Amino acid sequence: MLSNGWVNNSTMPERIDKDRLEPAYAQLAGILRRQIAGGLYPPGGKIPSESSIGKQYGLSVMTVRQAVGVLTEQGLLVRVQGCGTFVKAVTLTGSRFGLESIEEIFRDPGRTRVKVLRMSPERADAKTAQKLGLSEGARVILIRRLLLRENLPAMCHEGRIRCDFTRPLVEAELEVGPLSDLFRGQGAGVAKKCELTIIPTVFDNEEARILNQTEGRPAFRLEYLVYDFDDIPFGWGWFTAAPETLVLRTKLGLWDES
Amino acid sequence: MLSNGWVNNSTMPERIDKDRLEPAYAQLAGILRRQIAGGLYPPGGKIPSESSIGKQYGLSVMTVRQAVGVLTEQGLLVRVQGCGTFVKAVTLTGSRFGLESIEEIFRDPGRTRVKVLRMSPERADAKTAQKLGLSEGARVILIRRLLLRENLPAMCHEGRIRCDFTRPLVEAELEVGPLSDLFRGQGAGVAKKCELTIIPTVFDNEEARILNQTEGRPAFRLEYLVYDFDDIPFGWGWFTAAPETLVLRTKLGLWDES
DNA sequence: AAGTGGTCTAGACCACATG
DNA sequence: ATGTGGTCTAGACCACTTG
Repeated sequence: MLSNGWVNNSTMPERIDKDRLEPAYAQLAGILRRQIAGGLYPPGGKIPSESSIGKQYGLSVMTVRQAVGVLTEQGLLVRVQGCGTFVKAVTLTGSRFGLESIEEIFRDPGRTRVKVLRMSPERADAKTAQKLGLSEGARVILIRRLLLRENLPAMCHEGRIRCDFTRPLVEAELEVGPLSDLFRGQGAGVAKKCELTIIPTVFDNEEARILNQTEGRPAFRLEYLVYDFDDIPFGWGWFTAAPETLVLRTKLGLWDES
Repeated sequence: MLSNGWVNNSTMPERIDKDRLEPAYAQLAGILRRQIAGGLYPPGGKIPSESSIGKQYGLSVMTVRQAVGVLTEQGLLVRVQGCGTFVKAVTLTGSRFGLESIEEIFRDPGRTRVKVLRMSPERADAKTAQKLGLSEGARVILIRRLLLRENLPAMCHEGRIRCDFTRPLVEAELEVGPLSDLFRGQGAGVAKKCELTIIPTVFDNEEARILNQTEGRPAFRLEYLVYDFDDIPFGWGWFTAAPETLVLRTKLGLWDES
């Protein structure tokens, strides 16, 4: 890396091509990303000020800010007011994990089936009462489902919902549709908010049988608690999935072209 | 909710107060959030166009865009070009999980200790060879560490790094510092990129002993593979933590004031 | 005091979707 | 054709950090 800003002596300093389809801010974000990857700005180092970048590339400050914002959202840069913008070192705690691996299950309803294994009224046990804000022994509805992808068992589900006939929620929730809506977000949505927790577990006897797995094998449990638009919890439960079904993987730092 | 835009007949329509410290875009984001929470714009519904919002509140389009951008990043809105901006239904797959719960372990070096249990040269087994791009039997260094918070065992670590004395990486990695740097990002950083995977597991005999846990109890394994600035993998390994240490929890949708 | 990022304006043109 | 979001400008002032 030379001090004049060239990545090496065989490449020209890049410019913004306003005739290209790619917007200027995206081009600039790519340039900055390559400069960081090339070592021009090392981790912990400061990049030039936004106004000077704007002058250098013939862009207005707002456009430069948009480019820097892209890299900041990706966790590559950190802005410090009054001080500058710095290249962020790769940190494990900067990582974010999503549920893309199971989103695929719900994308194409044709390839996915939901089989209701059980649906029955029940009395709330201590944990359900606490979760749903009910008194112990209150009426709830228990649902157990099996989710199949390409006719192969993928996840199983156990949930309990309020038994409150003043709302249409219960009726709707009994259907197969709302379950995939919770994942795809196609429908209007009955949930205002939701809390999600991922917990390590092992397949119990029944789960192993249903999912064609081995009892005692490590698995993920995805536990949820959903609230309606009156801020009242109306359902909780969990999905159980094998590690190859629910993949929690993420990439940090400077990977190619992303 | 009345059709004139009031949330109810006891509240005035909100305005932007430019004398307040809170920037206009943040105030507007809060207004829109409350309007959505109040049911003015239901899930799947369309909010007014950015230009009309700008006129209504006396703000320029760019400022409105910033407010809408905040709520879009939070997953509450979806922008569709040429079509409008819509209220997004709560979806489980829209969730993102972070490692904030273990970040705390590394925040204050005074309350955290790293104890090296073992550090020895080794020959790469098949998996290590594959991960680090070495041939089987190549020299690597095995490290086992115990991480303590407030003198209580919190996580254990097992890792293998390249034994390549042409780089200073190895020397640095042997120190205690770089480990917490990987979490805190304080130092300059030796990693260009990193791949992270969370896997469900159970404590084995040794982990249980070290962490004062029960053998066979479900736990998380946080596996990593780090690359240097030449895009060469130089280390891989994993951390093992109990579910109460590594908490994967997130909130979706309209929670109060966030 | 000077430099930095943070916010904001009042326009403009473009790409895209819909009727 | 109209309306939408997407991009962009050329300034401006503010809050903050540092020397």
